Amino acid sequence: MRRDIFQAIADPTRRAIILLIASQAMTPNAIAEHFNTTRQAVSKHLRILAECQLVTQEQSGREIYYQLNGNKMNEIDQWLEQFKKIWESRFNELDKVLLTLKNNKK
Amino acid sequence: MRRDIFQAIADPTRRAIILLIASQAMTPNAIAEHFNTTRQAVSKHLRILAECQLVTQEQSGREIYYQLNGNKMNEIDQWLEQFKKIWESRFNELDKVLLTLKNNKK
DNA sequence: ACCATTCGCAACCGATTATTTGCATATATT
DNA sequence: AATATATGCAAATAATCGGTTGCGAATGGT
Repeated sequence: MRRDIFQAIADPTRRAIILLIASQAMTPNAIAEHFNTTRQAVSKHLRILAECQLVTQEQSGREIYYQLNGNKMNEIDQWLEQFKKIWESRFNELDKVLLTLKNNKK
Repeated sequence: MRRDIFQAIADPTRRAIILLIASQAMTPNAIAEHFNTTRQAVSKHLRILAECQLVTQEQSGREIYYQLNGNKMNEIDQWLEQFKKIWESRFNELDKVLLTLKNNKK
């Protein structure tokens, strides 16, 4: 399965789950109580989040606590930085053009 | 169709298109030449990107130049910031616990 | 006027997704 | 030992997605 973090955060429920467990590790049942879906639906979302290593599991008796792997979120940051770099250099090109026009004026 | 920016960047081809036109506005044909897909496939991606206002069109004769709306990318940033805020406050809570333990030791 | 080019739109198809339902397993509680 | 709880796994289904094909409209070149 080609699952990456960008696909993981594409779903609004998964984004909500991420924000929810960012502050505190939670069990599937506890998470499901915050949404209008069944436990199984949440469980599947958690499996997807686990597949791309956004969450890790920690068993405690019969309960499984899901906690966020914050480092993984950096991958989004990295892509954004890549974009910003290109985006800003675009304005630099524009600056060059303006500079050329300015010089031609002289 | 409930299309948001997170769903837009979920597809790797669309992310590549974003990076491609970040530096320079391009026509669908020119964009398609960079990928192994047909023009129509690229056109569909562009339509999705346009639906969530990530790109704007500018017609010039029979050509349509697609240019990136960089401001829209901030929405990703905003969500990331929201997460980081929660994530870091989590460590602050941990700090409090550690501080309490420290004080109890005395 | 004629033809090539650029492009959007709609229909279709195969693959994937999200969700529900049902069942099995393991752990608590009584 | 019997029951309740927490969870994962598998099958079924409806929706969605990415891609292709075919078509028509608008524009530009000859």
